[in-house]
Amino acid sequence: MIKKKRTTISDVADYVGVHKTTVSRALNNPGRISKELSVKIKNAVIELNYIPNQAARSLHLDYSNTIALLIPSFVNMVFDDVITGVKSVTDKHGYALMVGTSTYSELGEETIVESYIQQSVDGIILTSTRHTERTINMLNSAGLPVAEIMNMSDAPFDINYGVDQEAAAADITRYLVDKGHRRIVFCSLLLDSRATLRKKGCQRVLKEAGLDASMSLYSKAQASFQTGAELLAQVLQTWGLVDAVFFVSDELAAGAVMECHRRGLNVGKEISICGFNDLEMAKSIYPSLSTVATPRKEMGELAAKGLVDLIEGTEVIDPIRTFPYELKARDSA
Amino acid sequence: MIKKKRTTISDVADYVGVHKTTVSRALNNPGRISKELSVKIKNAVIELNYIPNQAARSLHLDYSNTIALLIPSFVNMVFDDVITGVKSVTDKHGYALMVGTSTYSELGEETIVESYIQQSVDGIILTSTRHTERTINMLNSAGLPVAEIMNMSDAPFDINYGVDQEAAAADITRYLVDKGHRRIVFCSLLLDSRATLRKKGCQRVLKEAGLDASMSLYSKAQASFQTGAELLAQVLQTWGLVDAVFFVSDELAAGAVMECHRRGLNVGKEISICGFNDLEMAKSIYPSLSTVATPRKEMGELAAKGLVDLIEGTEVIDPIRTFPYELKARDSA
DNA sequence: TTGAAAGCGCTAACAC
DNA sequence: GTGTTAGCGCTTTCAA
Repeated sequence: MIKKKRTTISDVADYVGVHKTTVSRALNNPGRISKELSVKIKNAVIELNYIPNQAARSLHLDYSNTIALLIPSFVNMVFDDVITGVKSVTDKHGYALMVGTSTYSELGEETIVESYIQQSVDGIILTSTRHTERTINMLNSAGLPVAEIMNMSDAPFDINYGVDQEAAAADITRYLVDKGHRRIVFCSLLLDSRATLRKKGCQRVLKEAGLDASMSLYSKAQASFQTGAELLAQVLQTWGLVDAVFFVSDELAAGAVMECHRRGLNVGKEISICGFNDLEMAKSIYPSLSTVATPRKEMGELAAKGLVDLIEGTEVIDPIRTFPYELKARDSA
Repeated sequence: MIKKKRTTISDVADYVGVHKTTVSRALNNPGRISKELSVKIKNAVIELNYIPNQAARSLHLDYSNTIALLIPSFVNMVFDDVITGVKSVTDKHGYALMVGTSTYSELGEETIVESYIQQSVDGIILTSTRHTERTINMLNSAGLPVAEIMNMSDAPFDINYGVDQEAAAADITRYLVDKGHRRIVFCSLLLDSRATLRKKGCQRVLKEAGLDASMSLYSKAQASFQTGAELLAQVLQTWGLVDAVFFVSDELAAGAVMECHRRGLNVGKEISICGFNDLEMAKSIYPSLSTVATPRKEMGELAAKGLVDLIEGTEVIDPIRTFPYELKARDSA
């Protein structure tokens, strides 16, 4: 591929017969340019397909009007709402949004954080609170505001909006216990920080109730209906018909519900299933899924807004804040 | 937020007591630097948390080692596979991946394409084949390779890998007709280019079979279980118990299946439902969903690989190619 | 093996 | 209202 040279501001200037400064002003500061020249320049820009070189721009300006959002994976519907929330705010305030994935690894996060800092993003939103030492160092010395969302962090950066994952898991477990369930299984994917906290909350309540807290199962696969179905099959095979299964995510729970259909098990009567996150489909599957709703969109919005404020020099009130969750008692449990 | 100044290559040079040229070389071209100096410099880089400024770098080099992928929306599982495929290739070849959304609008696409060109990305993958004139102009004069995937384009750029959407929809409709279904409804979201083609394929087959091709319903909402459930309710209300419903996406179809459960309708016997795309959950819901599988991951991989080749000056064989789809006959229809 | 100088494209400070 | 100049941080000749 032969690289055609891009049109530069000088090309436009030459074409119109003015100095490049004038072109720059016509584009960024049109007040100070004569009407007719301004029009001439703008026509030339269109005619020559001039697109400013952002690298040159941010090199000079020392900002890029870009906010970065780092999520563990695109293949996880939980983060859809976060993206939606963040994007609505960045759009509104004229920031470009860059979304990247850590592939659920602290080293993956490190790589992307480095790449974001290299690109001079103005702020970063992380959806994890566990980082490598180098990630922390880079972020601290990069001189840009950092927000962490989803969980509460032990050592937050500038902004931290999270949900008490352990308490939420405890609450839904207690809901199961109060319903009279005794043999309750905890099912998870490989334990990331959030899953670990949920497990802790679940097991604490089980122990407090004098129940067996040792029934738990993990899958190395990714969050999917299929994985949920497989986990349910494994539960039944291992412990027989238990009273209830708490899955750390709605995809898994939904897949388990489907597997129950397949086996002719009446979900909500013969066996109770609950999930976590309250994804869109949770209320729509049959039977509807009991789960815990977390304000992911709001956390995304507020984190983005907070970063914009910090970038633009405004103070952020309450930058470290625990957000409420809501138990959604539906038909599956 | 007071912006701390980032460590620059000159800071590192001063710290070690050499010229910045030497630092640059130690980092990018270590062969030409004495061993001990090299070590000293690398230690200083770590100590000072030096992260190269990508803007300055690409300003000089005129490339950024970045490939951009544009999808309509993050809230659509169809593109998860595309992202996965693209990312595996960009990772492998040392390119950063930027993912952005057009929010299903040609103007949205235009905005993001402009922003990508501004950022000097080295190549762009589009998941749509309809663009504004300005988008086309910008891409043509930007001097970077462009790939379009998912559909076949009438006027492709450098690479185009797609599935014949119309033929695929025709095939699954024919499958329904051959099963003996007579009253078949087409349900879609607002018609983007792919939905339009699928509708065409569906209606063509219905007409050829002498059936009523006028039963179709559209929702302005987004692809979701909920929307699918609502559409099914509307279908039943409008036409009573029809024989089959073809949804343009699996999310909708899955939501419709759930709504049937809710109403005590036996899916696959009393009413047939099919979807499109073969999302992961299609085979896992109950009853399993009949649908059409498209090689989205493969198209993403090959498009990314093709761009890398073009960027690096290798030829791409067969850059315009129609990919096969596969009818997945399962239990829902 | 290392240093000096030039320049990538852009904008802001300073002339006129 | 418009042009001149300098410099953002980096890499790459060219010289030493």
